[in-house]
Amino acid sequence: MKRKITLKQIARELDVSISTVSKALRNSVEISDDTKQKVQAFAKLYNYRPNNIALSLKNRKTNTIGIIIPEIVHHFFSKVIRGVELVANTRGYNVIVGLSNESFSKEVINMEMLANGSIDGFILSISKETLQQQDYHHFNETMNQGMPIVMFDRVVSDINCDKVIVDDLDGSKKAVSKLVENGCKSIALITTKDYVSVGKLRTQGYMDALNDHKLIPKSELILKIDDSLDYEVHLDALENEIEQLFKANKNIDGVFAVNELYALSAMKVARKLGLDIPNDLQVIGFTDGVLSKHATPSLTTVSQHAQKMGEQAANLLIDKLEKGLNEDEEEHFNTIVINTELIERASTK
Amino acid sequence: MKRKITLKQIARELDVSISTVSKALRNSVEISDDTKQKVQAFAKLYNYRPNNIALSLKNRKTNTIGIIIPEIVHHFFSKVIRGVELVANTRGYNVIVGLSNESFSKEVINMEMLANGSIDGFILSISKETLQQQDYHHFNETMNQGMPIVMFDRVVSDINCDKVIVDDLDGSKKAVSKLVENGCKSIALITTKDYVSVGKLRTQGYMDALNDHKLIPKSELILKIDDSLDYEVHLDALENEIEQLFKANKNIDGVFAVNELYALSAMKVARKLGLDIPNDLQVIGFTDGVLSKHATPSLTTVSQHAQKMGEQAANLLIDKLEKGLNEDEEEHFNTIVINTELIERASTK
DNA sequence: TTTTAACACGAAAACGTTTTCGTGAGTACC
DNA sequence: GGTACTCACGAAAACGTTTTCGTGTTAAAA
Repeated sequence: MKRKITLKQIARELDVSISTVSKALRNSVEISDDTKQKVQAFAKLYNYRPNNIALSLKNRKTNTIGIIIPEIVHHFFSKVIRGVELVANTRGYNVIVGLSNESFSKEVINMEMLANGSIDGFILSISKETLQQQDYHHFNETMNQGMPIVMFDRVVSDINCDKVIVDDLDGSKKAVSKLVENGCKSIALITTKDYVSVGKLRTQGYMDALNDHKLIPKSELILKIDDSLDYEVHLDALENEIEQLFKANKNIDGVFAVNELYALSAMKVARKLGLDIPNDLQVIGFTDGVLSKHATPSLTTVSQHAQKMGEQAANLLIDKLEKGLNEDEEEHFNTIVINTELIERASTK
Repeated sequence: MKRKITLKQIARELDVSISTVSKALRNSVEISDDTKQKVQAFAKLYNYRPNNIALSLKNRKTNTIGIIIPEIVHHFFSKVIRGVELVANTRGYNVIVGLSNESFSKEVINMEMLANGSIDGFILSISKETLQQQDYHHFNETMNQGMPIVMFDRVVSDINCDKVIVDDLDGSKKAVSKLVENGCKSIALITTKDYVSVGKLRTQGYMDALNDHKLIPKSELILKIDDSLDYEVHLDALENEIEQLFKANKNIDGVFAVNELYALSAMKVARKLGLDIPNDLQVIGFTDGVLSKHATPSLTTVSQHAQKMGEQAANLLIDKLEKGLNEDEEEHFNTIVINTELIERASTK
């Protein structure tokens, strides 16, 4: 087991100075062809590679970006990571992953760990707890130290940074409009509590679509789920709430759900109540997930293009990192809006 | 926008030496209480944190582990990552993620990028292409340079390193036995080509279970899918193959599939052919995925405990990293076998 | 008063690079 | 033969730490 070889060892071995080795390997004109050949051959033989850590220290640049997400076992987020990784890799960066697990303190700790030199910038989506507490000091502190942040999906307007978001409002409008155009008269909305910004926007889109079609939104058709409890576990509770909704409003003929699980649960409950999808009830979800595609019937959804979001976020960040920091120049922040797409499957007519 | 503060700056500001600052912050007895207080107060005020990169260089230890997986948009792998992250974080490590995308060259490049000082050790699952080519030089080279590797799930016996695997054989045996005990007489197997080790083992488990129950395996009941093409895209092709299988063997009353998608496709085809699940046909899959739980009918599966695999792998790696390398002592490699668990749902009686 | 010991701190090396600057040897020119 | 270059290379600094080993000052002991 031989340790990795260093410039110093090569230098000693060939009886030249470290500087000479370094220059020879970088093909400097300062070095004679003879020496270059000798050094390069030796380096190749011993499979020399510069130590990244030393380079990072010297260059004050790690070529690594940190991504912090609330949860990794989730199609949306893992697709975003894939996008980030793809771009990062082709542009010569590595990706460090941190999970906040929807917790404020874990988010803070994770960011602090990485902000101390390990990475050049952040890509992140805010945890639910942070959104609830509205405590954003860690973001601002990080940015004040000159470390750029790109937020995606879950963002807040209070913070000035680059952002990549989905056009939640328009996506929801498209979905609900589709239901209306397909003949639905009484469309239910299954959404989350308002502190999750995307939930709020999607609710707004639902409202707007109804208004556009001269339909009057009825509060009894809107079900706001408290998703602070892990709904993967409390599936029963979720289905129960939905069942109440259906039973209290027998005329429901359309459902728009702000995520995949809510939509699937709605379909499950409907089936249980003897409703036929899509004839008695049409359902649309909002998601990029895999469940929709393989559900029975397969679920019409608003696609978020998660991977594209990741790619854009990575490009935004790396562009900023490499822009060369012309001092004093007023910093400018971008917000990229990713268009949604309605993917029609079997749960709508 | 102030840069992060360093020891040098604190030293200059307080008119002491760098060494004094460093020692004061680490509460050394060499430093007077007066000075300590002064330094610590100042450091706290300016929120000083040691630079990780400098520490890594000095200590020749990055406290970062690299994880290389074939694909991140996959429940199994993202659950493993979650397990790794969990353990890594509580033990003071960060996690860098690399995706091989099932490609040999990407696997090699990714490993080389990380092996040059960025991380202390690897956790990885081998890409399909690598398994096919059986070219493992990059693993051996990495280990020769003193960087430990822990492989999980997809492993090969040719390589000497720590491993965490699922008891594929036993899991399959349990599943197929269950089908037999539930009255199935003619059990089909939907598996992959043999070069994926887990596919091979699961096939073996199927055979063993049949033999145990004095049933004779029939080759026409075994469908080996070529999964080199992305089955998420070529869903039709997959379903077609399965349909042929069913049509050629009308007596099939049980299916064991080595992954979730195959199982779901089998159910879909069966439904199309008018078979009732579980009365006419019982199906069991092998997976940790989310599809099984929400499928209709929900799918009985062999659970792999992916997160636990990640945790064990991380512990194995960190243990090795921190064991202190008593020279000459013969290195010992562990293989941890994770037990599977049969989760019974609605696709079996 | 001299020796010794404790105390409080600083200088410097080390981790592995890259890069700037200096310098000795050789060559060409006048 | 003296001056001016070019050529080929080395020394040293810098990135930010930690740690070992001095060292000067003061107080206690002889």
